[in-house]
Amino acid sequence: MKRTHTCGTITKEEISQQVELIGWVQKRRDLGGLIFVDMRDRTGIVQVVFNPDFSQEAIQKADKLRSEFLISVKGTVVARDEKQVNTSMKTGEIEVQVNELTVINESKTPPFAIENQTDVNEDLRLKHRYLDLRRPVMYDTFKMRSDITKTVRNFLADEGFLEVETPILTKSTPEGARDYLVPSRVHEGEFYALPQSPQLFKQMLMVSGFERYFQIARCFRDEDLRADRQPEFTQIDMEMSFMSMDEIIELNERLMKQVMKDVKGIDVQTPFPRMDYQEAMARFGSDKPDVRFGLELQDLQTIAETSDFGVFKNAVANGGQVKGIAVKGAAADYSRKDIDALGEFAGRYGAKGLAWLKVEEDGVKGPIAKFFPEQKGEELIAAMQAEPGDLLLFVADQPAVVADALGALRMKFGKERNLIDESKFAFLWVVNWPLFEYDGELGRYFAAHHPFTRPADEDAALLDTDPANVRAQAYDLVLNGFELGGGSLRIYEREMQEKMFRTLGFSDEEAKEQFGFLLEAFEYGTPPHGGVAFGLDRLVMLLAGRTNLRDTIAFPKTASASCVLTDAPSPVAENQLKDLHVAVLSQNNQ
RNA sequence: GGUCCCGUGGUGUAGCGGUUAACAUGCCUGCCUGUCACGCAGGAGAUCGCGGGUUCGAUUCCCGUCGGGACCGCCA
Repeated sequence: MKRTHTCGTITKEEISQQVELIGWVQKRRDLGGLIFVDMRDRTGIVQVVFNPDFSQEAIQKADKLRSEFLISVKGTVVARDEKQVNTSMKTGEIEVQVNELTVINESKTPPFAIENQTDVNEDLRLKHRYLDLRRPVMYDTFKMRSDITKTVRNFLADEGFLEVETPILTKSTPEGARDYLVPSRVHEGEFYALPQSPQLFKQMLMVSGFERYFQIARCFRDEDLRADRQPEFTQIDMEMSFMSMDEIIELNERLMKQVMKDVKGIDVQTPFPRMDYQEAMARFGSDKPDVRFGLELQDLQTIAETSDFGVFKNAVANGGQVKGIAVKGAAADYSRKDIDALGEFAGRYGAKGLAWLKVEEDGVKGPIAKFFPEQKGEELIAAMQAEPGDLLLFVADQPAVVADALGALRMKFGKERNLIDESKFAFLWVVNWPLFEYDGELGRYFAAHHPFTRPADEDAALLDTDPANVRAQAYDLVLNGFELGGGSLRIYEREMQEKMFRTLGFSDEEAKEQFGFLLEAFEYGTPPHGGVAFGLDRLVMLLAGRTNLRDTIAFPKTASASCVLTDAPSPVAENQLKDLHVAVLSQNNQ
């Protein structure tokens, strides 16, 4: 099967040439004695013309053409008359006069039109994913994904990184996400886990002296899904020895700069800004702030303390916070009912209420305005950096609730009121993370990043006495409010790693059973090392301007983790289960 | 585990306690030599996701269930 050109790439240069094309019928316009067909391949669309003057036989065959038939044509490239030029088409200045048509394969009428602009339900698209992926916008996304990995591979190879594959069948570990398990046939009652990340293997490779490792690695986490979360996803995974945090960050900035240059043609400024975790939470109510717009959280502790408003005063007295956001010029746009809805929205994040005021020329108005008369009102307006016409929203609660609720409201307004410059790519490192989070319910500490993260040198002594205030040598890269990835320097001494496990509530026996191989490896001249992992799917999503991770994965899962194309997961034969020593407990007899 | 939204010809939507279930597009047939959202004329196509309940009567109201989506929890 041969073709001389591709559909989308024919130009005026080819005028009067004989060409052979292969493509799918995008559209047939039958004018009776004259038939136009738009032919599509992955490069684009070109109009071919059937006319009895060129070939009686070809136009007769063309009468039978329908959408998505695969055809090949031989013909002559000609310039269109000036009046017939289609300026909205890349190939709109030319067309192909067909003198030979071959139908390579017919097509049923597709369940939906193969067009960029589509409004069909996503499950129908997923059921016919092979057709959905024919849409040019989908092809472009996967082309971009491929371009990104190509740049990453080239860049890291040039930097002396070795691409190494790590196991997919591996060991289940405690903590972290739920594992996908694979029953062992050979070892009755035992299970492999699919990796949540190659974390321990890449550290082993550092022990091995590989110095610089990377992998485009598939990872699996059996947790509930979101628009930006899939059960299997891909990480750009790296680990390197003998490098400081600054050096690792600098290298990754150059990597991202190169990706942006190659894929988007954009020169991004390096170094990327860095922000402390505490500052991100305080100003933006998020550990992954979208810094493309303001609307920052304002701290009202001083005002709350001296306020007559019990809710504010008590919140601070009980160790909580009072913060607010001033939505510019929004006072007139939100009715009482709208604000009630905002309160409900804030409630999802644990806020017990959402106090509000509207700023007018002569002070604040609203249900709690009586607590902020004259001078107090002025102070509040000043603290909120507000002006007449603004809508003020306040949350008084524990710090985590204040941050979550106001952070979410900030993002909601950012989108709703078009405060975000969508053309911007705002990279940001979030640094100085806490090493631990305390779970009050379980009464124990959890690793904020993971248990292999190195504490800040100056905080190491606090591991025994005051874990909550130990900072980690960890860093997250944030792009436009999405966590692109994160990493850390690692612990490389057995003793410190054991201390870490103890702080996390592992007995020495448990630590040995789960991570003995790591502890042992650390006894053989382990180099200082650190690394990072980026979510490739999210990176593609952001660079391709999509809002949904499924559009960046060729064959994704639905929100309930099933594949509507293949119908996975599905029941298996009884003898398969028997081989695996597995029995299914039905819901009824559990 | 929880909250919310959606499910009606192939597709996208409208609709209503009693309808001939509407519209657009697609599909089929005929006409048409400069279309590109081609045009014109005609036609076919729907057990209103599934099960139960209320009712004289349910696509419509209620409950359940299945499927899809968004979010909270969860995601070291």
